[in-house]
Amino acid sequence: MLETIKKTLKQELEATLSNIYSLPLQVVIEEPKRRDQGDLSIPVFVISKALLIPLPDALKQVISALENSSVRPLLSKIFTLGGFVNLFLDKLAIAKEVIHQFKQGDSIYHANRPLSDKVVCIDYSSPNIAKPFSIGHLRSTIIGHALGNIFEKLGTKVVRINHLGDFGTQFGKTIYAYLHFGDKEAVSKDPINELVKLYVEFNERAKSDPSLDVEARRIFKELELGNVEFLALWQWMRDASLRDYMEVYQLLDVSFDSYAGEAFYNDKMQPIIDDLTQKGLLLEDDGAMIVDLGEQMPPALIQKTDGSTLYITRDLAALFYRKENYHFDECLYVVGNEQRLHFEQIKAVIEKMGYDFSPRVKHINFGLVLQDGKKMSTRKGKIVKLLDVLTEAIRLSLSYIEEKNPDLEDKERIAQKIGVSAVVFNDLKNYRANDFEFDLEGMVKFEGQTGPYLQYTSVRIQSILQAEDFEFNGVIDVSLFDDELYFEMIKQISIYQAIIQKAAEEYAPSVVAKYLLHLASLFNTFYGREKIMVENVLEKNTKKHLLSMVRAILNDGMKLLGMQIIEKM
RNA sequence: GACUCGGUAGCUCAGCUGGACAGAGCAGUGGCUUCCUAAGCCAUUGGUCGAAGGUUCGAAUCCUUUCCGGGUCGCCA
Repeated sequence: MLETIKKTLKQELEATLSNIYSLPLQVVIEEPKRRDQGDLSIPVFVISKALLIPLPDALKQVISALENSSVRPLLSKIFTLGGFVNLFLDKLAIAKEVIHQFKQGDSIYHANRPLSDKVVCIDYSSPNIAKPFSIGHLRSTIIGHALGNIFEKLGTKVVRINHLGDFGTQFGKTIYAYLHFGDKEAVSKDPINELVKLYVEFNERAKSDPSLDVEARRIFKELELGNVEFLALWQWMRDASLRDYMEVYQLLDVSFDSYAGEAFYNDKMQPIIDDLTQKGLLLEDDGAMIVDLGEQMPPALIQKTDGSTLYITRDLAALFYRKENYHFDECLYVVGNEQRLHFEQIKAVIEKMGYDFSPRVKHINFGLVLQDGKKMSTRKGKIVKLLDVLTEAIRLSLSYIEEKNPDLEDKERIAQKIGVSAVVFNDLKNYRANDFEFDLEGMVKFEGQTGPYLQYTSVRIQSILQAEDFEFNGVIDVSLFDDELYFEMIKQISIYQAIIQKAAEEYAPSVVAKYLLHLASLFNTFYGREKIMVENVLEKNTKKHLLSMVRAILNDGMKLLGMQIIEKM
């Protein structure tokens, strides 16, 4: 609603004024920070400069255009303030309109109708087999899942792909370690943890004995060619890992359309290599095959000296496979900052090959989780296991419940939802590309700008609404919305759709997260100030209706972020 | 060294396609539970927006330089 008004004003002002002066014009409509400056604001400096007229004339023209605007009935006051023209909205008219639209389901559900036939592939989570599910992959999982939800909300078809890291030289290393110094009994008991120990030990030993790396590459090369013994080991590791990951996915309530990992593309790389060769792009350098990408970028290494392939080779194959099978409009990769160069190279390679879809391939980068200010590294054994973090969060939320509401039914289940959502929200509330220091306490905090705060707010509203039978009859006391706080809530409700849109445009779930915090905080202020179960039925119904709108949006937003909705806590 | 991302309150961060006196949460301080869950609310302390120049009527926001930190830089993924 608010967004519609802004858009309309912008278009009308631009049309009217640029028509009068026959000059192109871009009008900016802002929201002033201070309440007494109005609801909307138009900096006229800009207009006066663009139209080459003195400021006073520009002010006059803007005001007269506003007076004749089609949304004039929704404006209560238009006035100048310095070089700005500011205006107040007609609170009652807006409130009436927003409530009406909401009743039609527009504010929340409108966006649910298919609005496009766009297809977006999202490559996320993608843990590395034979390693524990790490915090880094948690970030990818949470961000990717939330983005998928946001796009679906906007009517986009989303293909969720878990591009498992299930191939590559690392398996040569792990297999070597397992065969040469692995304790087979220990491994079969606790595969992932033991395998990662072996992997770390391998890297340790390889430091003083480089022949190990050579041997590992040989094993991978054979694996790639189909060595039965290695293949069986590999399959077993993959299965064991996947079982572990499923536990995490179940807790997070995420699922995928495809688990085609790197190994899946083992037989799909040759056509790419042929294509590159045919186009004369594949050059030999130091015995390896590369694609030269010019001055700005290091070359892309496509084939190793021994002919075996690399990450980028399989990623290229995956990209073409997705292009052919999903016909994506966009292919997103939710992968950490440190792989920036990798994706720039992929894009550069497909451009060199003469394909035009590189702009539709996007690296949705996210910040590293640091430990002591440095990147964590599996190779060096520095690793934080996600399951431990989630378990801790659940344990803490259970102790919170014991303290606050010991009689609550179904405590364990609710503690799980609170704990997991706390971790999810903690990740999404900040802009994704920021690095952050690993901080367990921060991840499981329950006060302030946190997941539990949102859940708590929703639960509070729920318990008020449930206090008595309530059937909204559509009759409200609009005059209440003359109040600043009521009106601010109405404004926020009215921009929910625009918020989702913005989150999608910026690939930034944090936009939704910040918005929900603000909305929740408004309600809590309201709750502290207003008695809701008042005698006056009309007033009570109006308040309850306002709250039900807030709750509907909170719940909808939390679901988008991949959080869990609860009724009681 | 090259490229790249970041440096805003004690801490975690928003604001960054230039706009009006720089905003939240946490921590600190002082209040609020006969009445819908205090995982809350209210009030309050706290900032020369890393530094220096520049562009502009106007800069946290754009440009240049510089300092500090992270990341990446052919046979890992």
